[in-house]
Amino acid sequence: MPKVKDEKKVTDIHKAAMKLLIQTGFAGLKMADVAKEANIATGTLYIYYKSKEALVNDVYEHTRKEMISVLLDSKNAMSGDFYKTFASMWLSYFNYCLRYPEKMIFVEQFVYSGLIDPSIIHETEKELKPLHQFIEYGQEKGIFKSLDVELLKAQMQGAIHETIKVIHKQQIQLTDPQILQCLGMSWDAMRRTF
Amino acid sequence: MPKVKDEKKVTDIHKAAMKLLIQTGFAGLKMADVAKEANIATGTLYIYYKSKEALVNDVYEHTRKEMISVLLDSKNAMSGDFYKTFASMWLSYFNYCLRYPEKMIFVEQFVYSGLIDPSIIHETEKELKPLHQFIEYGQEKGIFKSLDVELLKAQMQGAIHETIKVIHKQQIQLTDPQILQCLGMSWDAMRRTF
DNA sequence: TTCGTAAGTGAACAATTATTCACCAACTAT
DNA sequence: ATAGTTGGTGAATAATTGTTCACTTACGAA
Repeated sequence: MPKVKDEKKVTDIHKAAMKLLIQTGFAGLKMADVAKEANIATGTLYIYYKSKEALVNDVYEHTRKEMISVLLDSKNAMSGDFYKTFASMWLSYFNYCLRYPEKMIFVEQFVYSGLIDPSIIHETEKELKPLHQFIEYGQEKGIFKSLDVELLKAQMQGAIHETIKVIHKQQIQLTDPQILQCLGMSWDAMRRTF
Repeated sequence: MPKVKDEKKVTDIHKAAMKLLIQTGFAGLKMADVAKEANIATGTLYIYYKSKEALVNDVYEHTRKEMISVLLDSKNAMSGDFYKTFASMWLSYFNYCLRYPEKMIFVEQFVYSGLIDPSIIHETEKELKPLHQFIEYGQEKGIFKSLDVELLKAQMQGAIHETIKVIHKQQIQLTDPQILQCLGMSWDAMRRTF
């Protein structure tokens, strides 16, 4: 048997590519730079990936799945009280984005880059169905405002992402009470008013 | 006197560059493609701009100024009632983004691209001071929640941008009442609760 | 009408960068 | 031990693409 592929390298490559991707975007990404950042030779990249495109798609796919499972796992772990479930989802997603802002920024940019395979868009929608249903459930219960679920989702997700980006850009340090206030804003935005 | 530069060409170039920029980002933008999209020769671009970088920076600078003035002009036009002023600003910004989603998407991506001159970031902050003060005024009056103004701004701007992006991506057609409901969500998010 | 000037052109050139490849190194089964 | 197989290397190659330039065209002043 031969020398065997090193799984750690895949992680290193992902990390390196992500770091550079958010600085430069797909077209600005240089394979030589990825290799240098991951401490391997340029040619080695082509043992793990057929092309630059394949590399970036794998990074995207991997990150996308991770983000979706962060969102849904905390929903499944929690049951009973509607607000608690909402808060649990919101917080785990927010904290994940706070810990890995590069990942969030990368995924967000990639989604609107036009490089994405339409089948992946469809796949994402299917995987986010539970979130969609959760929001609809909140509407049926009269807790959330009645309007297109996409608009409610956009309100929540947009606010979270932009908040993380501001924090990341301006190097702000958030306290726990501040995080809860942000959660409160999302909740107030979506909550039905009388 | 010689043949004279055509002002319309500058607009054409901006339009073309913007369209391609949001598809590809700075590094993916090809001067030949911009020229083709603007129906001019590649070389002509270099009569109007010294380099690709200069072109993109001009597009950014132009668009940034336009967006800021949309935001602030409607604020200045309105006076008196706090909510009305807020609604007026919110609506004119939202409608502008709705009409020119490419511009909004481009500016948003460019801000986080790392290509931007730090002095421009500083300039933008200075120009957005009135908005900042408006929000602080709302806080002093006890209308808005008391937390870091950046977080309130992020909440509003993030939600607007994400909403526009969803609409643009999914080709949703918004009715006026739906737009007002989105405004309502921003207002509820920022409003102090008792 | 003619001349001078600057815009406009697009093929050629120069730089940049993805990908390949001839070679080396590590590992394992025999 | 060693032969055979696959990972790993980085300089060489092939593409791609920003920029230039020799030339043409349009315009306005004289």
